Amino acid sequence: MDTIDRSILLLLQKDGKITIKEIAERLNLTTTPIFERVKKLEREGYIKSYKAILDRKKVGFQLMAFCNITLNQHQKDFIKKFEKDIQRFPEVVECYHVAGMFDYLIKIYAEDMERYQDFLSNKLASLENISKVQSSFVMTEVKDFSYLPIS
Amino acid sequence: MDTIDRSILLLLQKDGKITIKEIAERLNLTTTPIFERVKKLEREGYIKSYKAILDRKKVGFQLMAFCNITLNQHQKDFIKKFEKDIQRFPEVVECYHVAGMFDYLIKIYAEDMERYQDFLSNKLASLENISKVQSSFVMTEVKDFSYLPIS
DNA sequence: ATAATATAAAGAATTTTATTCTAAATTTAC
DNA sequence: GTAAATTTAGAATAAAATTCTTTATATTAT
Repeated sequence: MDTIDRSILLLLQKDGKITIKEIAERLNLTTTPIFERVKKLEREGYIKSYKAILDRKKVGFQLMAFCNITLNQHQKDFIKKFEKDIQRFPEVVECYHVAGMFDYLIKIYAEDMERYQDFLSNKLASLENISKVQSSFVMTEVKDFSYLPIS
Repeated sequence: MDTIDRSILLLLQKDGKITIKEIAERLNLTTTPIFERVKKLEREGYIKSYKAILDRKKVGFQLMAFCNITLNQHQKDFIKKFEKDIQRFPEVVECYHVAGMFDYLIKIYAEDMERYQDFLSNKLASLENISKVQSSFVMTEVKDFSYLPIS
């Protein structure tokens, strides 16, 4: 991992479709070294994957929300069970076990409020071991980088 | 937007590097219709961009945290000012204006705790208008899809 | 400091993929 | 049911990825 690799990563996370040729031109190299560096970065796991980033609203998810979840029981088995269950819900696009004022933070995508309510009432609430759920609805996405501030 | 388009989006958000040819094979079509559908989905904004997804820890960000932020003043000008300021910090990779128990939820990437503290004390705290900040540190990333549950 | 070695890059050649074009097929509207 | 519009197939072309060989650069040991 040197400066060139970092530059490559920076370019790729901004535009996953940038060509080897264009990276090469920007970094004043030929395609071969760039090609091999990219492959190495993929092989060694610096690049986990490539994805198309979709427009959430356009594909039908009008509603985005976060839930702060507090559990009743915190023993390992209960934790494992909860984590396994929560992953199954397609509405849950992210889930983090956190240290702070609550136990889990989850990000939810839903078509509309009705679907969100359905998720809360019929899916999330049906899990045992949940003590408290606190919802926050996203009004504005002020910043959504989805790329790391590599320098 | 028909079933074929949705299938294409599903494939592309799981693997942004999938070839037109392979999509075509999977959907029992030839490359031309797939090519044109993809271009249309890009043109019409269903696909916002393509990105390489990096391994956060491997590229040096050991620490991920969320902050719940409450403002003092909620008039439009204050809101705009805060949103403009918060976007400038490279540590802030996501920022949402939410309706709930607090005003903003931000996601932070930092090299380590020291850098995080530096962000909190010297950068975030220096903004006027902040009433309360509550940090949650991510211990485990239970789920991180970064793709939408298109059905 | 220099020679030997290892690593990285250049340049050309090849393979694969994306892109374009024309014609045929399918769907849609009336 | 027919005409128009849309979609797809198939072939041809252009561009990109990938491989290979040679050259240059950097690293290490002496």
